[in-house]
Amino acid sequence: MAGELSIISRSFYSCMDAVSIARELLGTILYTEINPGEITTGRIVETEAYMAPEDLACHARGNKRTSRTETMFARPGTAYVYKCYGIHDLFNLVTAPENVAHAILIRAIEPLKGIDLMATRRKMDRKKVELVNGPGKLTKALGISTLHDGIDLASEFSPIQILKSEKAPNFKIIAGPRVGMSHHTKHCGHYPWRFRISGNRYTSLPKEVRYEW
DNA sequence: ATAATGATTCGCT
DNA sequence: GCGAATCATTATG
Repeated sequence: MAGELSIISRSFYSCMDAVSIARELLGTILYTEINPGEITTGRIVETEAYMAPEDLACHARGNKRTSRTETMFARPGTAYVYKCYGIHDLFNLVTAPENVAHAILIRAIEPLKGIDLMATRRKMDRKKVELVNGPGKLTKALGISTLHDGIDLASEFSPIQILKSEKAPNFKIIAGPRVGMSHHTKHCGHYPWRFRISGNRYTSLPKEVRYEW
């Protein structure tokens, strides 16, 4: 059980386009209980949207269906976890109705519960922002791996869940270009589809600010 | 069957 | 700042 905070329902993940959901997810809580009692939670502070078929930066660009991208076509609220550079497991939430391959990459969190466990998993001091300020870092800290690819995030029985949370009074979002775009993504690499909570120390510094809300 | 590549991270200079 | 680490996935032969 996730405790006092309520889980975000499946309908949320298809009620808007992925870019809007990427913004709405900022401030919500990423919860994991990988093994019984091993609870870790963090506030989502940085996200990126990917939207097939037009988005060339998306794995499912052109609605390409492969054994890996198949998960992106699953029902909304599904976890898409894949291996990057052979080393890091990156965590995404599938959005949009089934057979529409949209997803949100979680890029950074602010640690809340189970920080000692995160530090143990990361072999790092619990106070460092480097504990969780990157997509491959936070999955390791929270115990998320490719074993969780395809699981349902909208179930109370899942080891990974997304929970509602009140936004801070001074809550503000900053948008900018996505990171890690290779040359073949062309103009898509410049879309301002990366979002972070303004002023939060657990996000990386802005390279280029495009819009603010 | 083989080869290229990446939504990254870390350690060293 | 730069380059290595490291392997699943993908395309191609």
